[in-house]
Amino acid sequence: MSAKQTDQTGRVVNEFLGSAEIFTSAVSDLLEDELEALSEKKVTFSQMKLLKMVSIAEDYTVSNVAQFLGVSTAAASRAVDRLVRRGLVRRTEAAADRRVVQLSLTADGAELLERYDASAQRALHQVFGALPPEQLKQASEFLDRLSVSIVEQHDSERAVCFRCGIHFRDRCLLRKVRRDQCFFHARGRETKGTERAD
Amino acid sequence: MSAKQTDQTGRVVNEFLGSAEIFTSAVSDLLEDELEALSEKKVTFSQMKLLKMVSIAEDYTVSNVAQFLGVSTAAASRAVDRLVRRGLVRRTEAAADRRVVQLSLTADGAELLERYDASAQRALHQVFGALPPEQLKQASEFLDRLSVSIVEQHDSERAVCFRCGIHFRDRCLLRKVRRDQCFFHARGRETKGTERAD
DNA sequence: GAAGATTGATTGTTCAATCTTG
DNA sequence: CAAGATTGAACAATCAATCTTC
Repeated sequence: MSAKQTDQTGRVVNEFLGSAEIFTSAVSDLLEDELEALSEKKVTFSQMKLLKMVSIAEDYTVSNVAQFLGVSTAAASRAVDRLVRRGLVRRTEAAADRRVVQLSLTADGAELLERYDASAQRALHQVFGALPPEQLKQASEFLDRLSVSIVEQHDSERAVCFRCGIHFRDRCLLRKVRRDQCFFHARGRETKGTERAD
Repeated sequence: MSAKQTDQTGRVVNEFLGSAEIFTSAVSDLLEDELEALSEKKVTFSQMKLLKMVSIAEDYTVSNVAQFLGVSTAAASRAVDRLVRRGLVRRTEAAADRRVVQLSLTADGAELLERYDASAQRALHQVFGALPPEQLKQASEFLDRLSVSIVEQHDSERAVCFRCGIHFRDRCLLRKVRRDQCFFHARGRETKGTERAD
């Protein structure tokens, strides 16, 4: 629109952001299709994220789900409720603090997640398998640098959590810049991967 | 979870997807904050996309909005309605075909969009301005190649539209692989940018 | 009858209020 | 009275049905 936007640098930046947006949405579409192909009964992508998260540890709570999924606790509570009703997730009162509800997968939930993971990995391998890992690593690092720089400059007072542990990533970027704001770090928990210090 | 996921290649792919997801969500957060800082009255990011799209041409319709935003026509119709009620968008019956409703910005809408664009560009320049354009171009091309490869391999029968013209991008990736499925191409319309043939 | 836009019913989201436990 | 989880009211998204125009 403005003169700035047609300016050379601005245009390149916008093209790049467009590429990134298109890419992530293409990946989402791909994975959602895998999900549909799997279709037990309608399971949504966000619900699968929830299952994945719950599978990581035995003591995750509704609040944790909200942080991870980036939704309100009200929404998280209802999302959990839906999965409980479908017999995929189990609620347990925490012994230590009876206010909190601990979540775990049922056998059905674990089995569904297992099958989804397998088919998702297969689909991703089909697309990315032929690429040289170094190229992917290089791209990861470039994007990570930018993300960190956004958080550092942006620096809004609000607590940001990248929810790195969910879905794709074992390490949390925020550990590098906000050790106190990363959910995983706050819990002092490592996920399944090996954490490489920066 | 499975053995495959802990495998070296799979891990690199997952880290990369995590980086991409984190990056796009960081950018979204950044821009949403610009939007809030601008706050006339609550305007959502998606509504701003709608304004931006309408600003591109004078004869966009409700169906076009739905395609662009990737939502149902019902949702698009209601989204338009909200903006009309706020005095940001105008509805006009098309002379040629009285079934269709043509959309345009009001003076208020144009002014709001202008201000948002300016502040967004400023914020983006702050983050990306120092980067060498070649690096951004290279990253764009890498992501684009992957996106195209996903669409090609995935190839689901459903009509995909990347909605490239919205928001960031002037060119549509899909022109390269699906000339008939790209909304912009289907309309034979170029947006504001110069279209560089591949 | 088909296509574009809108409306009704259902579902899922948020914010605010509530309830229980610490 | 603070913190975790849940529920009520309002709003937004979908699918299906409807209404108008081609």
